Amino acid sequence: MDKELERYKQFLKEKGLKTTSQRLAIFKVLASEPNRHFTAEEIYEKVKQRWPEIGLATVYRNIQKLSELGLIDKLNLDDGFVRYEIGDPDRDKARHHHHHLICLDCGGVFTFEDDLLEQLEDRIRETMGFIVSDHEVKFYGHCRACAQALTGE
Amino acid sequence: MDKELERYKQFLKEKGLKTTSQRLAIFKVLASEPNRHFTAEEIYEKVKQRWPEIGLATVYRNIQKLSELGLIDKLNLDDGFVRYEIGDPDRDKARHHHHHLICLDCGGVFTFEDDLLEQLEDRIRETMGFIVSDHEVKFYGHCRACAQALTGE
DNA sequence: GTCCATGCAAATGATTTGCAGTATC
DNA sequence: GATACTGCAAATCATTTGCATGGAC
Repeated sequence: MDKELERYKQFLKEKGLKTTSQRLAIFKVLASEPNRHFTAEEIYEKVKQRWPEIGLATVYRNIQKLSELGLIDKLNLDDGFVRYEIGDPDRDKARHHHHHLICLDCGGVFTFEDDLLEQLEDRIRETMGFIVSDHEVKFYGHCRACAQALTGE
Repeated sequence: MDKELERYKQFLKEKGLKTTSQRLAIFKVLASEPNRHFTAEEIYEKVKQRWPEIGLATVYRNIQKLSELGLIDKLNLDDGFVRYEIGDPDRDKARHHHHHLICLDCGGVFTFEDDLLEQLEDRIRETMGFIVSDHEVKFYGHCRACAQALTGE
């Protein structure tokens, strides 16, 4: 995470942006739990523990910037909130292979790495002339724990 | 489309819902352009041409019902609007193989049929114990026309 | 006649924005 | 010291909801 923090500061400098403590705090929250998918409000609550005077608008503004810089990814579960997770340092390659599994029972979000879609993208280019540059894949279903709880009863 | 309309009326009857003219008009708009992805506002405008006194709230309420009945599919392009398209009559099988290609240049939405993901879902079940029941796949990139316009210049 | 559905207006709620003060470079 | 950033409050805007009236069965 220290490495990521340095990378973040580097990015900021390159873009002529300032390294404020709020900005760093927000980044740290995201980086501290790489597998969690935070809501803007959740980030706000988390940052407020250390930084009680921070405003929600600041969180939103920084999330947006982080997203523009490509350091965090958006995830929309269609429940009215946009969620954010820290991106993989080796991101261009990583994001493409990173899918989300969403449990319909407990609401948990899991990630799954795979590159099978590459073939599909080739096929799309061949048949449709559509050049894929990115994708978003969500699988809905039942996670191991919930599936077992169901069959176990 | 007449077949679909009958099917819709049938659904309504089974659920004890009433076949109002507004309800039918909304359904017809969706069914008249199966490949188009309508915004609630767009449906509203379209229906208003024939039914000037209809209210936006009625459109929203019926879209929601249609969606519950499984007759239309939601599509979220993360631009602040939820879009809707009529579902395939043979839907359970169809939806699963229906992906969206979104052009980053012209904003067009295309569909692509494929069943490659079945393998991926088996793999997910084997390695994660996660049982997939549905998925949503979006590909972002450049459609044929826009890609050609770009290289042509 | 009973309920469900409609239309309108008001409410909701996540996100954005304006502005005056504040901190970073 | 200039400029970007922050916090607050107010504004936005798609979608939802309350309520009285109207229509389907």
